[in-house]
Amino acid sequence: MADTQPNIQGPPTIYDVARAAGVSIASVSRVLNGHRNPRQETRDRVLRAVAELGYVPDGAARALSARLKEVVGVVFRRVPWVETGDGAFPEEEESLQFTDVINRGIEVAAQRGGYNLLLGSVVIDEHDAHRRIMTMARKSDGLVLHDRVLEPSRLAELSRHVPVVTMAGVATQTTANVRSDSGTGMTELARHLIHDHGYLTMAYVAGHADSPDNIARRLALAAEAASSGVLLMEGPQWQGNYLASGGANVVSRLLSDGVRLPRVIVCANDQTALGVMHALAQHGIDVPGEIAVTGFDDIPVARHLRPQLTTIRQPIAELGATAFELLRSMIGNHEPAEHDIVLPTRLMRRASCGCPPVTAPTGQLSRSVLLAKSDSAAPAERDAPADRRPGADIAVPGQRPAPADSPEGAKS
Amino acid sequence: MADTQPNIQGPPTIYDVARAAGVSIASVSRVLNGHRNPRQETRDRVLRAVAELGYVPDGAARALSARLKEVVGVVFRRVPWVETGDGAFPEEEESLQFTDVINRGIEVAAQRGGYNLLLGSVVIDEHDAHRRIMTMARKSDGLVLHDRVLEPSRLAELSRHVPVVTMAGVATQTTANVRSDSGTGMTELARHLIHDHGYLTMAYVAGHADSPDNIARRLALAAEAASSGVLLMEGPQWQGNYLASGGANVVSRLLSDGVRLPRVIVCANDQTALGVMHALAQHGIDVPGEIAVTGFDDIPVARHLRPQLTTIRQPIAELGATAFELLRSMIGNHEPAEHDIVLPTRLMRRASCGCPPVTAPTGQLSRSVLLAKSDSAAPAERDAPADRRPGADIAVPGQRPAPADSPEGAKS
DNA sequence: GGCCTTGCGGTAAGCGCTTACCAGTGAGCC
DNA sequence: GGCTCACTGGTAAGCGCTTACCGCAAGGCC
Repeated sequence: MADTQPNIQGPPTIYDVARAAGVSIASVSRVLNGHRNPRQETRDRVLRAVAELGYVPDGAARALSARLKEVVGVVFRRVPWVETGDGAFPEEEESLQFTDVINRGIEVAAQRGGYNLLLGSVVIDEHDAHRRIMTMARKSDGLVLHDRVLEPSRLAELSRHVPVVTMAGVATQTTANVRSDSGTGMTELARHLIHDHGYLTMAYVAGHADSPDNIARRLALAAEAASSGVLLMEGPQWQGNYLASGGANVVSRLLSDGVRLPRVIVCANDQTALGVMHALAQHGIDVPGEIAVTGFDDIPVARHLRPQLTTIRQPIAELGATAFELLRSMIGNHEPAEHDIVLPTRLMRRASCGCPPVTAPTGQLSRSVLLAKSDSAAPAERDAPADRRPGADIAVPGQRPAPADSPEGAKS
Repeated sequence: MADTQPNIQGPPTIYDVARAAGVSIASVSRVLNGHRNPRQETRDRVLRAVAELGYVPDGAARALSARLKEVVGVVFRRVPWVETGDGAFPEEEESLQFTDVINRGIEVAAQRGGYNLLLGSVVIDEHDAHRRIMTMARKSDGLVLHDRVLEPSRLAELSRHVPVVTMAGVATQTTANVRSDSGTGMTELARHLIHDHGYLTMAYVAGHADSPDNIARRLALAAEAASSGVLLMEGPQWQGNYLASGGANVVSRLLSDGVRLPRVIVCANDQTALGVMHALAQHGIDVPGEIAVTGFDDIPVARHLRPQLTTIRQPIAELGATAFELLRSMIGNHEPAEHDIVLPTRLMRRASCGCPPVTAPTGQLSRSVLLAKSDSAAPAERDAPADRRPGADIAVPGQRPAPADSPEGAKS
C-alpha cells in the first residue's frame, strides 16, 4: 500500500510485508500461521500486503526459527556414471523404476503433509557416503534410506541424531523399517509355477546377497521347491545384482559355459528378469515356450514387455508413502508409530510364466485395417523368408493355459 | 575433550564444538570453511572436536547466514493418484523414466557442486501449483522446471524473484532453457524410414499439442514426408499425450473404428511408442513386420522391448546436468551463461523400424543347453499347436536388412 | 466507578550459523 | 628499543523468521 519499499532485488521479507500493511512483523507471522486469532482488520491488511508483494516466507529462516524444515531427505543408491570417451553419460540406465516409483510415493505423501523431498544418491563404494548423507540430514527433518546406502555402524550413529526410516532393510533399536512381504509373495509364485504349471526345474537369479528381501525370496522359493521335489539350481553362477545387466550376464555366461538351463528362471526382481529375457531373446530362446521367466516388484514396464512379465506386485508407491508417514511420526523425536511395517504382495500372473496372454477386448481384427498392405510397392521392406535368426522375436505360441485348480496359488 | 557437554538430544551445534575445542565459534567456522587460514594448532583442536562430536552444521542456519542454501528445486508434472476402492495406489505408472532420468542427471551434477535436489511434483490441473512451487523456490536457490508445470504468466512472475531454468520449453527474458535438437533428430529418423526402408505411409502420434518438442518433431516429420511424397496421416485421432496409455488409446480407437493404419507409426516419445506397441500386440499385429513403430528419447527400457525400439536418443541425463550448470551460473542473480542450450540427438536404429535385430555375440547356441527339455514329463506345459492367438508374441522374422546406402540417415 | 479479566498488538530474544570489525601478539624495521 | 605491520582469534551483528512476554485498551463485575 502507501509506502511500499521492497528491498532492492530478492524476494520480499516479512519486514516488507509488515511495513506495507502498517503492522508489526509479529502480526504478519500470526496471520500467516493462524496463531492467536488476530483481529479481522489486521488480518485483511496483512493478507492484502502479502498478495500485493507476492510474499512467501524464506524456508531457511522459518526452519531455523521453528526448528522444523518440512523437508525429508531420501537417499538411494546409484551406479556411478561412467564418462565415456565422447563425453556423454552412457549406460547408467539401471535400477530406475523401482527406486523412482518409491520416491514418487514418498513425494506424494510428503506433499500432502506439506513436506518436500530432498533427494540424494550415493555411489556403490563411495568412501564418504556418510558425510554426504549427514549433510542431507542437516538439511532435513529426517531421512528415508533405500537399501544398502549406509553400513550398519554408520546407520546406528546417524539414527542417534536424526529420525531414520529404512526401506526393505531391517528395523533396529533406533530405526524403523518398511518392507513388503517378500516371503509370502514368493511362496505364492512358487506354488503357481510348481502346481499350476507343473514345472520341474528352476533357478533363482539372486539379488544382492545381503539384502533381506533377497534372502526372504530365496528361502521361500527353496522351501517350496524342496517340499515339492522340484530341482532348484543354485550357486554363485546364479548371482545377480538386481540390475538388468546382472540378469543378462548370468544367462549369457551360463549359455556360453554350456550349462543346461532350467525350465523356469525366477528372478529376484523385475529389472533382473528384464535382463534375463533380453539375453534369452538374443540367444533365440523363447519365453515362456522354452523357458519361463518371472520377476518381482511389478514395476511399470513389466506389463509392457513381450511377453508380459509374471511377477509379484509390491505396492511400490505405497511403500514410499508409508515410509514417509512413519518418518513423520518420528519427527518430534518421538518413538516411531511402529518399528517394522510389512505391506502385502500379490501375484500378477501374466504371460512370461506360461499363462495365456491377455487379449485385447476388441478381439481378433480383420487384417484389412492395415493400410500397411498397400505399401507392398516399397522395395526394401517386403518380408524375407522366415530364416530363424537368433535374436529375432521367435515365438512358440500356444502354451496351454494353466489348469485353474489353484486360482491364485495358495496362501502361506 | 574435557568438559564436553553437548546439549541434551539433538545434533551438536557450533557452540558445542567451540566449547569442546576451547576456541570461539568464529574459529570453528573459519576452520570448517577454510577462511582466513587459522593457525595449525587451532585447526587441529577444532577438527578433533568436530570428529569427536560428529558435528555437521545445520543447513537452515547456514543457509540463512550465508544466503545460500545449496539446494536446487526441481518441479515435474505427474498424473494424479487415483485412490482405488481397495485403498491402494494403482496405475500411476506413466511418465516415469524420462523425467526420472533427467532428474538423476540434475542430481549427479548438483552433487558434484555440493548441492542437493529438492523434488516436487505438480498435478495436471492443480489450481495453486504456483503456491507450492513458490514454497519450493523459497527452500532452494533456484528452480528447474520440467515441461508445462506452470503457466507462462506465473512463470514470468516467479522468475523475477528466483533463477529459473526450464526443460524442453522456450527461453524467455528472465528464464533460461535446455532442450535437445528435436528437429534434426526427427529429420534423420524420417529419412531413414523413407529412404532406407522405403515406407510410403506413416502417421505421427503426437505429444501435447503445445509442447515445443512436439511441434518441432511434427514439423520435421511433415517436411520430410512432404518432400518425398510420403503420406503422413494426421488429425485429432492421432493425438496422444506423451503417455503409454495415450499411445495405446490412439491405436485401439483407430482399430475399432476400422481405420486403415499406415505402414509406420512415428511416436512423439518412447512412452507413447510403448503404448502403441502394446496395443498393436494385443491386436495381433506384428511389429515391425506389419507396422513399424518408432519412438523418441531412448529411455532405458527402449532397448529391452521386443522388438527393440528404434528411436532418437536424447542425452537425457546430460540434459539434466546441463540444466543444473546453467542454473548454477544464474544463482548469484547473474545473467545465465546462455539462454537456450540445445543438445544434439542421435538416431538409434534398432529392430522396431524394420532394421535387423542385434544378435548376441555368442551367436547361435546349441539347443541342448536347455535343461528345459528334460521337463517334458511335466503335464501342464507341453507346447500346444501353434495357434495364432492375438496378443501372443507373434514373430514374422526376417525383415530384410535395410540397404546401407545412407548409413545414419542424413544430417539436416 | 475502580479493579480484574480478556484480547490483541508490539517488542525483543533467540534459532545456529557467517563474517565484519576490533584487539592482542609477535616479527621486522629503523 | 619503540614503532609499524601482518596475522590470528574473539566479539558481536546480523540473516528472516517464530514466539514469549509485556503493555494497553476495553468489557464485565461487584
